[in-house]
Amino acid sequence: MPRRRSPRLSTGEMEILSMLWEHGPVTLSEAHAAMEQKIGYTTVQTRLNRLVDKSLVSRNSERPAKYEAAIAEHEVTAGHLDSLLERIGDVQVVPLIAHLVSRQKLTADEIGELEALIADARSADSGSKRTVARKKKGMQR
Amino acid sequence: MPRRRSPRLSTGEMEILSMLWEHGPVTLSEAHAAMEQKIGYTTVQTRLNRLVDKSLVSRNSERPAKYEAAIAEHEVTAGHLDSLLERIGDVQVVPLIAHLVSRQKLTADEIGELEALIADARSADSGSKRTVARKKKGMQR
DNA sequence: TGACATTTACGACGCCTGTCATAATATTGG
DNA sequence: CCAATATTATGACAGGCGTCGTAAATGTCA
Repeated sequence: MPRRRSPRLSTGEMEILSMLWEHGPVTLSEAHAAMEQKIGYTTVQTRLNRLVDKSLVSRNSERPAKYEAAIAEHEVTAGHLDSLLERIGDVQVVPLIAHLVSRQKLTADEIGELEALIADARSADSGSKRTVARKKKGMQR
Repeated sequence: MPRRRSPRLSTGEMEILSMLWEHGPVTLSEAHAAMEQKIGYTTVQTRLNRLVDKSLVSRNSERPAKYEAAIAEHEVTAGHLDSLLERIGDVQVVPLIAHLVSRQKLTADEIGELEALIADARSADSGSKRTVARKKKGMQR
């Protein structure tokens, strides 16, 4: 029973996972190369193996063993977001999203997707238009 | 005052800060009470003091000293989001937002605000393509 | 003022994570 | 087959964090 709950990952673990998501299955030396000499060879090894211990990364039995992420990117991001929201509590989603979209330029495609998302949300919201408590507290300034 | 960049906080630190954001300045015993006996008194004390050491919480000199968050909620949430995006890369922002909006029901007002946000983003997107060039932030070594 | 209560200071312990060195083992070119 | 190289296994160490216990200082009240 794969009770894989989105785990909380450290930024270091995220760094490794990101690398694995970008470059597919890689050997240790490839992984090290992908990390761009930021950290030592055995450091990558250790981090990778610890992730294997946690079943977040798999390692096959080929001779130069290949490491591969065992958890999807969206699972992790969702997990992080969840933990963030849990901790913060009733955070205002809108300011958060505002921060997200202002942080970077979005492509027209992405904007289109977002519009679709909002449209969905609106249709799902059908009817419940009562109590819109004003709880904005100024995101900026 | 020194402009502090959004720091990376552990979930435990977030837990304390959340408590402080909710209940204003509190004494240690009030803080402990607010934590709902989940953890020991001195544990709260230690965690609070460590946050003070980091200048994320301030403690005044009243006799039963009062602790108060020294960093705003939006700074932290934005900071967390930023670090998350740094790790993941900017590409996945749409699924991320999808998760955000699906996670909780939005009010009609909020949906309206989001629409305005998207509209702004679209107008700001005057033909420029987001470059995925990621700057490497050389750690050590 | 002396005893009891509250508040604060210190210090300890264990786990996790980042960092790596070194040793052991397997692969491979000659 | 052997030595050089590549790969993998171990072990170490430090700093951060969550968890407290205990001691010291301070406040309170009869």
